[in-house]
Amino acid sequence: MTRDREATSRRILEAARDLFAAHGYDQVTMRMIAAEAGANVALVNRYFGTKAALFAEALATGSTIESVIAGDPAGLAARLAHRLAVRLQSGATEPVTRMVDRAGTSPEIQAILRAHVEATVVKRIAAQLDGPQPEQRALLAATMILGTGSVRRLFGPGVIEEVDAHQVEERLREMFEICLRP
Amino acid sequence: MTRDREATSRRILEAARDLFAAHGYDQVTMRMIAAEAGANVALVNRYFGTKAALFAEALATGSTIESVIAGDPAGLAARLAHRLAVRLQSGATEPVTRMVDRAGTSPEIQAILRAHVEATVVKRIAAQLDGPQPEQRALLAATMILGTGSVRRLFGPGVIEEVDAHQVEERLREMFEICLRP
DNA sequence: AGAGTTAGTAGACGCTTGTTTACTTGTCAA
DNA sequence: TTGACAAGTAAACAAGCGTCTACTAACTCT
Repeated sequence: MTRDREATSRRILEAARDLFAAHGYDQVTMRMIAAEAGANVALVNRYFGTKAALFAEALATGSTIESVIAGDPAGLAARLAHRLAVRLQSGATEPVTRMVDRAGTSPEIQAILRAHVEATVVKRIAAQLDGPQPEQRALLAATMILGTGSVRRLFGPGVIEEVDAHQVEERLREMFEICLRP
Repeated sequence: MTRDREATSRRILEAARDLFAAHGYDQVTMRMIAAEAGANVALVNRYFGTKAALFAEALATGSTIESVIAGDPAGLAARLAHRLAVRLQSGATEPVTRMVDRAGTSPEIQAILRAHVEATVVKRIAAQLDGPQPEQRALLAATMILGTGSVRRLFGPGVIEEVDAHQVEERLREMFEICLRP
């Protein structure tokens, strides 16, 4: 057994991210995380403090939605629509997105989540928009993004047939155009 | 103390509905429900079996979304948009809707929830639609409905200023038109 | 009026949770 | 080589959970 604090805490963080994404905050126990990381339970608390703090750190590990939002504002609606269509069709989404979908209902977790969504989605989309009240329109876009997550969580991936995926994507794109336009 | 089984079990069911709506499935305990209803904890189990069964029954108590969906198909998008705009603006929504928003992440509860959303929202909207693949379009509408719930849960009611409410409503209506049209 | 049924109660059971404490063991500098 | 510090471990802690059992008391029917 090599004793490497950095490697161990990284394994713990990755295990937490994957498990939170797969099962949701409430369903994952500290012991599950420790087992998945091949570490002792006490280390999880030692390195990350509390379960909620660990959740917050796991949430902060690289999300790629930012790269979808960044880029030419003119193509923003199309990029978001594509992302959501893929999300509805296949199960292959990034862990952080699934974490948001499946996060728990406790006030503490809600606050962590709200801060994350506000900073990485709403603010960034709003920054791309011209015209009055960009935050309000960004919030409508967030409605669709979060709604896709809910539908996926409830009905599972593959709820949309592969054949119709591009049709759905086109519809989503038009909806995004409407909620983002000045 | 009057001994009235029917009245007591109704108080329990109402207490469960209100508490689940306010705090979410995981955050509500059987003891909280019993206290709110002014009944003994053992009665909750005796009358409803398990916590999950109680949740399912509470979910089944009258939802008014059905009345919003029912009616002239031509005005469906407008009615849904109005409902969602009100939901984003004020905190006054029906308990059942908030229950769906705040439900937990356990597989059992997810299944209960999925069945409810499918039966009361997706199927009913789909039944109003002409053209091919009505379920797919109804699912997109469900995306917006559930997304509104997520945004409201995260950012709280009143996230949309009263002044802009009708503007948001108009935008939502157009989005519904797009996802519902053949 | 008394027996039987049933609503309501108190308390405990068994289990799981997040977290902490006291201890052991490996690693590296002096 | 040895001593100190840090990484890792085992076990327990206290609290909370859903659920169940044994009991009390009120209402109903004959």
